[in-house]
Amino acid sequence: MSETAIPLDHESRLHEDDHHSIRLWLRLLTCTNLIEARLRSRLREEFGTTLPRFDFMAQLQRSPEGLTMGQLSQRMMVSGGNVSGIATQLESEGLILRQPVPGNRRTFCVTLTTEGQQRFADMAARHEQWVIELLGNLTSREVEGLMSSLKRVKRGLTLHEAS
Amino acid sequence: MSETAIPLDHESRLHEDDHHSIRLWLRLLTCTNLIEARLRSRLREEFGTTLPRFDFMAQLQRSPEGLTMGQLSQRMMVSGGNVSGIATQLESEGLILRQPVPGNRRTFCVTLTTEGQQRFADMAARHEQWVIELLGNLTSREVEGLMSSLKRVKRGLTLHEAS
DNA sequence: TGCAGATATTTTATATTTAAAATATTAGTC
DNA sequence: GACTAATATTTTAAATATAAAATATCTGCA
Repeated sequence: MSETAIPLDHESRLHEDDHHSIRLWLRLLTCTNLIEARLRSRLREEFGTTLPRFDFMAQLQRSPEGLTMGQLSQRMMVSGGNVSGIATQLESEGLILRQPVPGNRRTFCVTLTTEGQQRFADMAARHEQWVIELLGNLTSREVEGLMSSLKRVKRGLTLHEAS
Repeated sequence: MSETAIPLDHESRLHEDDHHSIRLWLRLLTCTNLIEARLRSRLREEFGTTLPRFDFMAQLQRSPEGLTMGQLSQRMMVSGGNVSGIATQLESEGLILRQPVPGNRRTFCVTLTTEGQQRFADMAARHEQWVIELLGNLTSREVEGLMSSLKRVKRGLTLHEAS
């Protein structure tokens, strides 16, 4: 157990012969986890909120016409039960509305309240700064390269869907 | 609420003027989440286990000499308490050992049992297949590009550490 | 030695997350 | 219209996650 104090992570110390795809996946995971951890702690420190709550509000802000619970679940890529819980919280804090939809009594139309919009705008501005900071050492060439490669990753994944 | 049924996600429907860094971050997050979800459900279906448990065992397999709880926590990028809980489970199932270290009574040396090694080997083989499948539509040029750009992302993040 | 602070781990309390069951509503079909 | 299946959401139970407190041990230094 006489280890160095160098910070390690998912992809460190892989055996030589591990496959390229695995290494890419682990690096992707490491980067995402590191960024997520930073954003999470800053949201908590500065705004006393969490990443899922921020994400929930972000989705609504992008769809001023409102979203159903199912759409929110799909876009946030989390379970329906999860979205239900967050919605209950945000509603009780007056940040969102869950309104019945005329033609369909199963669904709700969820929107930001005026207060929710204001609150989100404050957070979003800081959030964008943080992200720019965290990814700031990339050249715009690199950003473009990453965007296009990741687009292909994403397309491959969504085509894969049925499996 | 008259929406199409096209699957959407974090980065879809962004306003035109959203910043490049934000878009890159959201795409990164989307890809990672999609892959994670696939791996999680397959691990559950085929092996009745979870991603954190798999990850825990993977770290041990890469360090046959054993790891301390702290090292595991650091490498898995989760809290110490979390690692404790998972270790208790895996130990009770006979997949890992928590052995005292001669010179230091605070730490434990955690290793895979023979059964744990076997169990992990089975899972790891399938896991690698899945990852190769999920990332398979990338050319090796693209994989290399992604690896090097993500390395720079990662380096930027770890330098950032102190903030 | 003795003690202050650092380190390693576990425990506790709370929050989040998922999968699955439960509930309610709608749509389609005969 | 009645029945079946599909859809939308919420609830429930179990697992997972964090932060903070508690416990135990070690290190360095006066």
